[in-house]
Amino acid sequence: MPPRVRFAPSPTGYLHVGGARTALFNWLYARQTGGVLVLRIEDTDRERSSDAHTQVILDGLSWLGITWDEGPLFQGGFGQRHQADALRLLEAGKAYRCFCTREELDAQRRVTKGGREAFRYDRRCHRLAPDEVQSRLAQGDPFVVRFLMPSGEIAWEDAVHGRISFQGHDLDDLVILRADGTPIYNLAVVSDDIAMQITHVIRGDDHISNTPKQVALYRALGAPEPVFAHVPMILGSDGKKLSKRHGATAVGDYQDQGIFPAAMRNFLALLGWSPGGDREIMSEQEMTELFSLEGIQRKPAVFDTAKLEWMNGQYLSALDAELLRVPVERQLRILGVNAEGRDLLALIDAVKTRSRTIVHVAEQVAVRIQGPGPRDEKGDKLVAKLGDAYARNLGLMREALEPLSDAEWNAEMILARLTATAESHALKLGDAMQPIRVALTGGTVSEPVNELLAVVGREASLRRLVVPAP
RNA sequence: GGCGCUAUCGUCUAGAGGCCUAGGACACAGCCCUCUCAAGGCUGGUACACGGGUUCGAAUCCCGUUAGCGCUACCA
Repeated sequence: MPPRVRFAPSPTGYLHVGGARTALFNWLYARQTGGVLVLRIEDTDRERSSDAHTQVILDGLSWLGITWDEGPLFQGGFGQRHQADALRLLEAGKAYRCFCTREELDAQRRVTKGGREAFRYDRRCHRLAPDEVQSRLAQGDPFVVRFLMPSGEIAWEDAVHGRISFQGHDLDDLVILRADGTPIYNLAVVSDDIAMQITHVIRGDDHISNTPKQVALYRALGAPEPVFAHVPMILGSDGKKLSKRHGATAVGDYQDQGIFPAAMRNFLALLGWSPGGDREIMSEQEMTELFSLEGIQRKPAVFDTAKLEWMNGQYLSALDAELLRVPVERQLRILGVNAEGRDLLALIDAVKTRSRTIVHVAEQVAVRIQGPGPRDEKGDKLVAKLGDAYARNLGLMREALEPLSDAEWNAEMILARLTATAESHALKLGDAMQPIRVALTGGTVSEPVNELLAVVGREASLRRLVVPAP
């Protein structure tokens, strides 16, 4: 029987590069083994889910060329099955009703807080006498359904980590059904994965601690357990979980920056997976042939934009100029350059091997069309100067900007940090920062300064400075 | 705090006991080429977290320490 895998994002945000990579691994595995990829949208958290987010995720996957065989299925549509499964557990004595209110639970948490034990529900409602349960039910008291976590070892053979083991008594009696009868994540996932006959669960490392709970649920429900493969997280350059502060994290951001889907796919595949040896640039077919769960890395990987751009350049150089024409034309329009009467294909051919993105190709084509042009001499000098300063001071800029929290990410703070860093290093960053300063303080951006911005703005993180995300 | 995961150049990684005075790629530095260029060529520096074992031999196996990360909801 061919494997059945699934990608199960929750539509509470954009398609994050980490999610995209998880989808990619599932896709590669399905393609390689002749299996089936199910796309399931986990929208049980109705507060945070939205149709718009679902669409963005679907678009992102399509852009990356990740196709699914079944779905998209919406978890919200399976509420009845989830409830039925919870009921089965309840009737089998493997789950129980809990009448504790949130306030009572909070109070219990406060008691154990500060102690050396973790908070675990004390099962007081499990000890309720049957007739008391009946009377509270008759009274109409709201209740949730809790899973009675079995004691003893719960272990599984993880396809990337090897054997992972937890003790049942370290795990809480998790709530599986809310007071309104809707399911909680862990139940919904297990119920769905069983119903959809998923054989391999390939997902992020952050789910490792959910897995023993889910394994216990599989056993209680009498269903065979799938193979679990937990892939490592993707981190920002500071070793922290990748977030907006690190620059672009949504797949759509890279689409906007002129990254090719094939390059993104190749890059993402290599983040946490290696075919062994020195292979790096791989076609879709090579990737699917070479892919294996054993080749997945155990440690988290840092997302390196510079390497992504380099890889994009490799794909760009190999692409036929004809395929580049439309996107380059679009980019030229944005730059306000008229390519009428020019042999655009020849121009693209001339610059594509030394470019990294479509944006870069268009910029170089623009220079060739306009020539050295009528720009003023002062501006030229500044451009040259900034080019050098840019490379040299990039590290310093990172140093200046990375400590900023999301809340501090505004023009004033950025400007203050840049200035302070320049001063603390006793370096003449002033010239290099001039265009940024002008842009940030809302001053008039003159023509030469626009050129400077184009140079500086090539670094994604800095582009966000001059063109703040809406 | 508890539980769990992880640990090779700055980064992505190769490496499954001797092939390792640790290889490749990105980045970086220098030189060359060059009307521009983040293209190309050459050269260079930088890594097995630490401490104990096991073994004739350990980056590779075991234990401990340290550090990082994840989870610890009627979120997913």
